[in-house]
Amino acid sequence: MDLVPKQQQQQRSKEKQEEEEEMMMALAEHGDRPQAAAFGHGGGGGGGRRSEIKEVDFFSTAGGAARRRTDDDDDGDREEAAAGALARGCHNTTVNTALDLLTTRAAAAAATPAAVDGGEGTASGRDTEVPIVDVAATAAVEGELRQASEENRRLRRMLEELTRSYGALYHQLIQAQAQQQQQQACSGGAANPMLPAATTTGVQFMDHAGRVAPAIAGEAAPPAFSGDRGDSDDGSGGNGGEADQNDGMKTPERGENVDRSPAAAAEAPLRRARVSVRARSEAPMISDGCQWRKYGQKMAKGNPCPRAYYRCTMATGCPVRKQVQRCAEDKAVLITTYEGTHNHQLPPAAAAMAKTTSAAAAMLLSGPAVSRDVGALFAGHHVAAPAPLFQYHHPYASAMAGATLSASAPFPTITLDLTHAPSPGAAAAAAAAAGLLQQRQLMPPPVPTMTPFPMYGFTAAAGHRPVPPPQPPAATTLFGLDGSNRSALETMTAAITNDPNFTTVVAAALSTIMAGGAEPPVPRSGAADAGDGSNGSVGIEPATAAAAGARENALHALLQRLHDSRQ
DNA sequence: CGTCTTTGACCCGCGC
DNA sequence: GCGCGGGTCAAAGACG
Repeated sequence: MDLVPKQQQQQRSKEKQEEEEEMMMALAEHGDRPQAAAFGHGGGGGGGRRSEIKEVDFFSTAGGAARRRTDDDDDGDREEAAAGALARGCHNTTVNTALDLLTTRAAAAAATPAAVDGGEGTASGRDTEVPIVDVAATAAVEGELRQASEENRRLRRMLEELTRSYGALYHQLIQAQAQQQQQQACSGGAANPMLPAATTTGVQFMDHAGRVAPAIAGEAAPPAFSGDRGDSDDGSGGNGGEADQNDGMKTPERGENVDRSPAAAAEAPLRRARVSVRARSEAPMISDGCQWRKYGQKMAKGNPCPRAYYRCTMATGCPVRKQVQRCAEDKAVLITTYEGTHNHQLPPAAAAMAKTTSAAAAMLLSGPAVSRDVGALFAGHHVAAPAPLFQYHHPYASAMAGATLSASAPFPTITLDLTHAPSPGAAAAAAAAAGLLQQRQLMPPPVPTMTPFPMYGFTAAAGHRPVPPPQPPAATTLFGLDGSNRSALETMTAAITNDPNFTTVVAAALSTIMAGGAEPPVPRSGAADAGDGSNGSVGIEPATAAAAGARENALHALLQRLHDSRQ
């Protein structure tokens, strides 16, 4: 209805891009930067107050960077990554533009030529560097190495601990299932209230009240972003027609045409799943590459900061909405909650964000602990998060660097917390991420009823493809992960590459897994460690950038090696 | 003039 | 049934 023509938007955005680049340079060292991509303005098309809105872009570049690396083996996403590169005016196919790795590595090469041999060669580079420095420098390096080994040991311990907890939880789950089956056998099939849905249909979502939420007839849109759905989303195809039935912004609870068929009932809660992103930002809104129009604002109870409601205006009738609110406890933290699925193609920057949230939604929609009841089963053992959230170590949630699932929210909600400092939380998350990979090697195959197979919801979110039947865990690809889980991995990588320290820690954890306890091949640069405690996603200092680039290279080399070893 | 934000009113679900 | 809170609508105003 009020959609601004796309060409006009692009032209407008191009003009702004130049202005913003200056601002980006100024803000870069804080990790906060306005949207640089051509679609990045919140508030949409032409309003006069747009210029007042300052957004922080956590996703377009970082996510793109993550993809650029992880997609080397991933045909499915290569086009999108390439499109992102083109959109950013970058034609280099080997470097991470978001992290300025071209300049980063060039700077590293200029500073210490021997230290840059590409990929995992940074360790050897260090070796060649040592003989030419003085004794003090050697001692410093030795100290760093000791520190690194110490941290490596710590990580290993954490990893083992996570492995044990996961095993214990898994064992409890199996026991609970066995009990349920016994009870069913005894009572002639009466369902165990503890595991009502997940054990009968694989995964079935229950909403906040524990009931199956109503559905919109014919509306097949899943809850997550659908950034990588270009294969089927042609605007009119895909869910275009179906999603249009959701026009008028009728929410399911408000909507007419309620379809209460079992199939619709099973799908309905998926639609209401939400992905919440917590990010530290002074900007009033994070830039995710989409265009949004504010349609409401409310004072939420228990929070002095108002909650703003936005809807996507990139296409008519796009049902996606988001809420933006500052955290009551920490007003520097911006909480953005997404709901719905775009019924249009997304620009690369938005697709990056979409991937992130899709992966998060995939986590929410897959895995054993989806139902709040199953979550409650876990809650007694792994509660670590403050109420009302309970946080447990869902394998993929662990990989999401602080992702939490909310059982008390009105809708199934996954929270991606990007506010955590690199350590020790990041180290724990990194160890957990490593734990994910290790678990998949060590843990027995899950029982079919609880298998985290790709759910129809997410699959549909990824492009409304035909719904594949549940697949056994043996159907694995990259890292032994299926498509949705691979998205989770990409998200993990995005989170990792946002922080050089995090990268190092994860690389160390990964190397530990692969080498069976060997020292990590990733050197810990004192300069980077000491000087880059902040978000190092963009615009970092040359020395730090060099270290970050080297670390990212090392990480990806590790990932590659792991990939190869899995094949 | 077109588009956006603001803001009070309204609708709906839920708990008591 | 009533009140509360979340979410949305839509008229009015602001802005370029």
